[in-house]
Amino acid sequence: MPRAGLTPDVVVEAAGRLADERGTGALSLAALAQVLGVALPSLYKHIGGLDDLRRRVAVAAMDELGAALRDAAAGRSGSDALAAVAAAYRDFAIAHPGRYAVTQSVAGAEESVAAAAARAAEPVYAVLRGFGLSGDALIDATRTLRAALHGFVLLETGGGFGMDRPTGESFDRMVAALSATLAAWPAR
Amino acid sequence: MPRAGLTPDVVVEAAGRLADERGTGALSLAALAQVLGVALPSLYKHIGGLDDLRRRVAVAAMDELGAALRDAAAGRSGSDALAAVAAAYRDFAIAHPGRYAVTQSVAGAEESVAAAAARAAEPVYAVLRGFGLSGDALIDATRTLRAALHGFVLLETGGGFGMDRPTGESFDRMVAALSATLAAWPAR
DNA sequence: CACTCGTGGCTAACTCAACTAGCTTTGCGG
DNA sequence: CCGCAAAGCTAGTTGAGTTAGCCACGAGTG
Repeated sequence: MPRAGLTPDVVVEAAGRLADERGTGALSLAALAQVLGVALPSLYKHIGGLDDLRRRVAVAAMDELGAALRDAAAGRSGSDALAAVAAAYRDFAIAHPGRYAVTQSVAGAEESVAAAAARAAEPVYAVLRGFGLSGDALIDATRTLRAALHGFVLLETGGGFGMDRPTGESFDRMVAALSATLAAWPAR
Repeated sequence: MPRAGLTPDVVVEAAGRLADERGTGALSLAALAQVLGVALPSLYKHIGGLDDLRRRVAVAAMDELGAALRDAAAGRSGSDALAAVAAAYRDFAIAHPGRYAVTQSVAGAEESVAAAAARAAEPVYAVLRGFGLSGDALIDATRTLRAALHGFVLLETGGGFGMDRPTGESFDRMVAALSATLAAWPAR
């Protein structure tokens, strides 16, 4: 039997792909083992179990998302940066719906997950600092922006929007509105 | 053996309570049967299985939420109505975190679920019509508002907000900002 | 070049949840 | 009082996750 050459990273990556392609409900150790061409118990040499796997997928996804947001913000500022970050956020969620959904379903109480969430939120913070916000106003504005982005992509990918208006246009309008709101946010 | 007097409604209600109290991950037929003092297979006389149960819980929760929103909006208009509806939305999600989470995890493709979602969104629509919006602007504004509310309560109940600022204050600020944004929404 | 030993794979076996089949009994309507 | 639909049950199957413990690959060393 030739070795399959698995590592935790390989397993987590495959799990992310599986979640994206077949939905987060289909992310099982059984399906994952089959995709990797390996017997199910072999996975335990690389991960601690299903819960551990989901946590790792969530952490990896948040780090990827954070990197995409950082890249989008690079070299921009103000409403320009905001629009780029928002678009990158939505693009990531649409390109990786399974990974994104896993981040939502994993409890935030875990140390590694909370840290990853904080890292992913950093670029958002940075953009809003660029709007001249600080202190409580910065926290409130960041929460508002994160809530709007998170809620929008969840509703969109979950089919929560009825109506037949293209969601992309609604998203652009929302981002424009947020941009105006943040520019006029009551500072301090 | 005396009959337990179950009906689909009783079962769904108990499932909702179970989800609220022990988390959506603990919503299993096994746990539900135990709570109801009945053997597991007996549940199949009232529901079609776990998926069906989750769908019913989601529909019931959306209807309760919709009723709460309608009540909150009654007799108010403009930003007053918006604030009341937003508060009612968040109160519901905090009081019934399990039920709320189930609505999120159930696929929106199902007929009954989509219809319930539309019913729950109606009061939000009504409030925004009161802001003088219509057509695409109304759709965009409703999506924005729903996204913000949905995202906020999910992040809040999921522990997604770090920082130690009270989330209620951030919520109030967000709603105030949304109110201003909607009043100035580019009509048509 | 042989040996060895850590590691990554395996099979076997267990638990527990969901579901199905089919039996029993309750208790309401005639 | 009786019959029968419905509501409960026990028993048994399937399939996922998990644990235990065995074995073979292959890298590093003498």
